[in-house]
Amino acid sequence: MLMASITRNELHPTHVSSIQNNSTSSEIPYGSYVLSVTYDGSKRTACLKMYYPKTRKIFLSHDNTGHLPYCFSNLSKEELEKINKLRNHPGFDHMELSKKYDPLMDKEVVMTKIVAKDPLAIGGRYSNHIRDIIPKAWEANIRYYNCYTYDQQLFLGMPYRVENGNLLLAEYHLPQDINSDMKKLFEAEDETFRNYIDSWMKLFQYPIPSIYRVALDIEVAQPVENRIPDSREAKEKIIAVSLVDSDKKKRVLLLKRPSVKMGKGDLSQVDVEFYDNEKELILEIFKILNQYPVVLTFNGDDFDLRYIYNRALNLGFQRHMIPIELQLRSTSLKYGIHIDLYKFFFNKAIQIYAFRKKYSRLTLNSVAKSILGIGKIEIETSPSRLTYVELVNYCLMDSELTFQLTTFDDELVMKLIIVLMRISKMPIDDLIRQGVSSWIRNLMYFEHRRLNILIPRSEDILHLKGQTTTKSIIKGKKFKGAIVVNPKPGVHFNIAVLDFASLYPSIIKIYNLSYETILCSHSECKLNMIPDLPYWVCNKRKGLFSTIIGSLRDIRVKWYKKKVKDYSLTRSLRNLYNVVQLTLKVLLNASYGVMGAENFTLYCPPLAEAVTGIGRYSITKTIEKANSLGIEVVYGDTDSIFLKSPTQHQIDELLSWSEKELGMELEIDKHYRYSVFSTLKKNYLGVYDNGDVDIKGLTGKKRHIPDFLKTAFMEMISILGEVKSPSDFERAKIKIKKIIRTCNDKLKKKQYNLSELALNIMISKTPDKYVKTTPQHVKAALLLVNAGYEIRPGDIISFIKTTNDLGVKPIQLATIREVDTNKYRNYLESTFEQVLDALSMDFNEIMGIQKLESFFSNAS
DNA sequence: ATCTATGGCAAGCCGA
DNA sequence: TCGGCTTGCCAT
Repeated sequence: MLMASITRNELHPTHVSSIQNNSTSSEIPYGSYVLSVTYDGSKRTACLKMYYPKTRKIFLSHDNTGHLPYCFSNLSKEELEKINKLRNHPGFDHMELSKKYDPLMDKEVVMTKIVAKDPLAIGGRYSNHIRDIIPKAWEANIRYYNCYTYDQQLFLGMPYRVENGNLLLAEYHLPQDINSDMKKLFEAEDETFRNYIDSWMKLFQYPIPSIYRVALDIEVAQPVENRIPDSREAKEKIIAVSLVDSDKKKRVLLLKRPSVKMGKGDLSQVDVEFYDNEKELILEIFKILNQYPVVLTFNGDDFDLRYIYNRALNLGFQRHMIPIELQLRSTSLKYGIHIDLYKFFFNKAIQIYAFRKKYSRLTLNSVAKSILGIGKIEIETSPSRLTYVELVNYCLMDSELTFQLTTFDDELVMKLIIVLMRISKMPIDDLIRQGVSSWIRNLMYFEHRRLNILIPRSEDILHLKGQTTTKSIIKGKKFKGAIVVNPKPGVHFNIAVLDFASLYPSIIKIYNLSYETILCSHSECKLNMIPDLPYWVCNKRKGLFSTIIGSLRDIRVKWYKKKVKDYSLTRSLRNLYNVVQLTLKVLLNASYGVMGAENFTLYCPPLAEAVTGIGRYSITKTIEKANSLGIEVVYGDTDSIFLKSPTQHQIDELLSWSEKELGMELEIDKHYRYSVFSTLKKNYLGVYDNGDVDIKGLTGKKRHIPDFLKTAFMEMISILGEVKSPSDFERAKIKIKKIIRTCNDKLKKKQYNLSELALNIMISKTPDKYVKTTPQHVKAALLLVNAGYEIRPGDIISFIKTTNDLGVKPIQLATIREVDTNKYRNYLESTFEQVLDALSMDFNEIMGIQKLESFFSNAS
């Protein structure tokens, strides 16, 4: 409905036509990429933002979404009667009957569509009327309309062209070699599956445009230090704005202030502009915001753009003059698109799967440092006290880093965003601000609509499929998860680690798992049981979820992952393939999780349970098989097993057994020269053949422990990396002893400074919200609050263990004299013991010998 | 108008 | 003093 109603004449850029000076045509040109669709619910209009790479402009189309209907499934005769009487209602236009497939019942249902004359009638008195006469049906489908691809199947992030006033997806054919690859790889699959493969490939292989964009950062006068300016009040002046764009143009706009000195330094790389008053400065910002299709910020939703908006209001601007729109939690632009990179990098799935947890703190500085390797300039005072030159450099650094976050690795982040748009069918604005569950929900809804399948309500799924039957090991969880094998403590040489290539998605594919196929309504299927669980799976119909996740998995594992390693391809092509591979990884890893999340609209507990259940079954069987082949399994977790000195033949046997018996691809993931296990699960260390060391779960690596411990621990690690054979251990052990001793010595002599001693723990709520207990970092945070600091959720509290009665003090308030050396010695002990144990070394013994030695050295 | 899941460890809090 | 519970961080 949305797209069909767009005609040539309606495609006019509205209030921004003046700034599109080089485009006289009002139609959307061939190859314009759809970046965003937003709906204004109250006005029943949609705003389409399309980007045309050639002119680097955005085209806006404000489109009437027309007569939004209500759809109800399976109304009774009486209800239909009542609706017929509605025909006299002034809001009523017409009624249509159509058919949809109900996946839960596996049958066709009749849909009743009621269309209102006046779109505004919906949500008003007319809708109340409908609710009154068909209360049951009212619940049916309202959620149906909240999706961005209503009715028309619009591909976000894809190029369109205009033909006869309609938007059409630009044609694109897969290259012949890819086509034949696909044919070869998937010839065993059925037609539906192959069709999915084909359409995914098209989505991923379409060209990805480079988007013209600017990064923006503002500085605000700061009368009180340690106090973050409030973007809601916007009381202080905006003193500087920095901009970095795709043309590498750097600009800094400065507010003239009488007391500020110019200062010294080189500014030849920057265009610096002075403004006599703030209003002019803000006008210039507005001009810029209307000039770029994409504006990047780091935390602009909450700060920069919000501040500019409110500041503008304070200075007497009218709302319609401001090219910014405030939402509750986000800030958008009237012309272009605002990407708040903070929100994107905040996304857990992105952090873990796309960036392998490279950054541990969510500040521009930390993210930039760990991803780009560049840090920010630290300033001692508030920006207000800087000279102009200092201010320019300081402010510019922020937007430069922000910009670079989207350019490193051949524009990895921008490409990631576009590929995600294409899979999830979501506009940028929402995509970067919402979590992975929304992405998957949207993707699933899109497929339902495309195939004319009724989107079920959560209540219906829950009612039909029921709750879980297994008990979790951890208290308070909903169902049983994965198996972790008890490790065999000690040092093991020659370890091969095998794992299943994306275990859970494989299970979803192979066992045909989907909310509609598990516990399906056919009695014949009840024999098709899932191992060790009281659930059966349909063998009459292919599950939608299963096909979608399965095809995505196969594409990633069988094609993209392989192509990334194909060095005959160009670097940029491999890079592109890597982007797709990463994107799929993010989605696939979340695919099982969402099914077990209450908030997910297709929440289906037995499904999630079946996935982990089959997972447990698979790894258990594999371990049994390994043992029967005479291989010793030293450890295993969820989808991996660690084998001690297996022969190539044994491995081959195991791999082919898995392929044949389980239908799953078991692979060699990595090989350790040796590994060190303690008695603890999820705690080990593995040394690769090249000497690199994998550290898993050990305390010495965790984010919150003091730096002095981390450094000492890493010293030990590098020594372990040098060990090549059992005989090397003796020398290594001596070196390790030395490390621990010197560390202890330095502790005693108080040679570490406060920042090396500080524990760094994130506070996840505001301090007053901790009611059940008051952990130490919260105690420290409260001291900070008393001292006038502002503490927000997500802040990292750095504190020292001290001898005062609280036991802690924040680093800002502590002195070296108060340090509780005993406590730190205990940390030293527990951190190292995890490894020492396995090396059959003893911490106290090391310390004991130390006493003797120092006795001798003192005596001599 | 949102926030994938469970398993496991260390440390500390706090009531019994 | 003990043990259950809370918190944060990590593995998969």
